[in-house]
Amino acid sequence: MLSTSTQLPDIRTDFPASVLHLQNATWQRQGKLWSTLKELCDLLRIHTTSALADEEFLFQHVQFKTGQRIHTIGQPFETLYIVHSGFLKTVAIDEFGNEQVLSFPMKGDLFGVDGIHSRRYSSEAVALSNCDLVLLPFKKFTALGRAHAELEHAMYSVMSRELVREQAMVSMLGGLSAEARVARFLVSLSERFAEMGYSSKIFNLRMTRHEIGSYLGLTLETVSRTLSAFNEIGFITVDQRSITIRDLDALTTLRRLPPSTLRAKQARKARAAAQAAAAADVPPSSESSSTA
Amino acid sequence: MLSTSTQLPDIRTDFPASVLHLQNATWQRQGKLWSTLKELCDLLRIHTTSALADEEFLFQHVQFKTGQRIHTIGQPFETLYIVHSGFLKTVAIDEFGNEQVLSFPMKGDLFGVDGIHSRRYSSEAVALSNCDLVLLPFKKFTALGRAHAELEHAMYSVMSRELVREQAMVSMLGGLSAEARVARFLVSLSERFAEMGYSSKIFNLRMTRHEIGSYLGLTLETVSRTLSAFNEIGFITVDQRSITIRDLDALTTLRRLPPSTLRAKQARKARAAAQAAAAADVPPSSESSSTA
DNA sequence: CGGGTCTTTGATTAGGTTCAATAAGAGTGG
DNA sequence: CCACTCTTATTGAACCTAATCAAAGACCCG
Repeated sequence: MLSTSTQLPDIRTDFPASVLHLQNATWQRQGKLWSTLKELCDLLRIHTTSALADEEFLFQHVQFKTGQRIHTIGQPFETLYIVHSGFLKTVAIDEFGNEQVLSFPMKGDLFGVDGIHSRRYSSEAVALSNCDLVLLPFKKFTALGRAHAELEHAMYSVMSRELVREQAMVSMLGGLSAEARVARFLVSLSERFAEMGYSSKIFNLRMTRHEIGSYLGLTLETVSRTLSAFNEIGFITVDQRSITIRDLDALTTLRRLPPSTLRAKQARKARAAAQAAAAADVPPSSESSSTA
Repeated sequence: MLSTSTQLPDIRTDFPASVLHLQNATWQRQGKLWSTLKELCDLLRIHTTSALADEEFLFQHVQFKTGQRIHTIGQPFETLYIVHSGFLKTVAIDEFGNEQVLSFPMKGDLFGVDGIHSRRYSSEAVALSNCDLVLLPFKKFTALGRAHAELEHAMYSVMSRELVREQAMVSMLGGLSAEARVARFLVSLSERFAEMGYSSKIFNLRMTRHEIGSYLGLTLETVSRTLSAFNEIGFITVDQRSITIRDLDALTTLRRLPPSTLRAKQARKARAAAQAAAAADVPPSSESSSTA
């Protein structure tokens, strides 16, 4: 339902390089072809001043069909990607072929950032639906930062946001039960859909149980069972890929099942110790006595 | 409780609050006080050209004692930190007080990056030993990037590196057994110590079992037991905080115990599907036919 | 319609957590 | 300097969550 606009008839594009197949004139019917800087910033949810409106440069779009690989691990890095429409997954593959889903980029998300450091992508990105992506060559990216100081900050900000997201992921994997993970996953999907202007209550999963499991550090069976359980309790209604959120609050509230005693104790201690040691430290701007 | 000599009423510098207590004269004996840009780059393992040698600006150092908090969650962000010496931990605390260790920064590591996005730190950093940190005010950071194009790239690179590290963390938490996690942890510590010029074979852990467990998504008991087990087998010798690596190779090789069939199958499938769909896609620079 | 993929559900097992008790250090104050 | 306390570490036993193994039903696409 979400990807209707991306539906493209029988256009055969078997061009090798992602950039190359753009040359084909027939592609131009589907999807957007160019975006202005302003449009790009809006997409990325960056607050811009009017100063950028005059920027002439246009950013090229590329279309990918379901299942196509946008980039692979080890491939030389030269561009970042921003999702204009569609759904993808990024996957890490360790030294012996074990896949791990790292994220599910969708509208407004940036990916490819992991390639900057080593000049090669360290993950692979695959389209889960037909996708329309904006190309953001890294050269352009840095040049823009230099040209517009406010943009530079925005770029660091976007990268920082990614980092925070990853940290949240680590927290989740490290501390939450299977149920809590699946619940959070559903909630965040719901929020994401809302942001994009779709229904936050009724939506279709674009990924398989297996992919969800990989993302959450669970097996596909556990994911399936947990969804069924939520269905039983009435938190959601689930039928294959279609999800209806029935009790968002319950899902949001669902915390670790295996919790409390030790964790709470430790938390208290740690704070006390830190405070004692840091006797004369930075006055915490907030949260000074939240250990009640 | 904060009533000690924290308040230095009249010293109004433009230094961040955390530096204030440094004004205390007794502190000035220990540690370096200022670093040049060149020194900073070396510390961060950034390859620089000579062009930077003339940069006059000096970066201030700050010392923290064991247990002191460098920054807390929610505190307004204004500076990044680079570890010159010492050991720290960064911790996330979720909505109900559960702590999760995110990293153990040590010499050459950058932290505080998570504050850029929301302009507030989203994690807290605590010194695990006496530390000497270089302050890198974010303003300076961006200004430097604008002044030296090569530095700008380096900065994106450092942030990208952090992101890759987090991704590796997610992979580990998502896919590895307790034994494998502890093994990898030891190996990476070993490597890290080697980089810093210490012994890679014999070292002391700077963190508690509990902190290791939190970092690895395990309980402190499991960490302790696993170390004991490694000790039994002869992979390491462990006595309290002191570790001796006896069979690095065994530790490095130790992969998931619960592996193979499903994962392998899935991996094959995924690749096949992707390749089929992407029939004529970007020619992978490497790994084109690694699925044998 | 048939083969392949994806999903659901059940039975069983095992890895890791939880609870509990002891020991070993580290710091403190009399 | 030693007793006392607090934190940290080790180890055991019972329990439980989630993984594994297995099988059948649902969906999709050619």
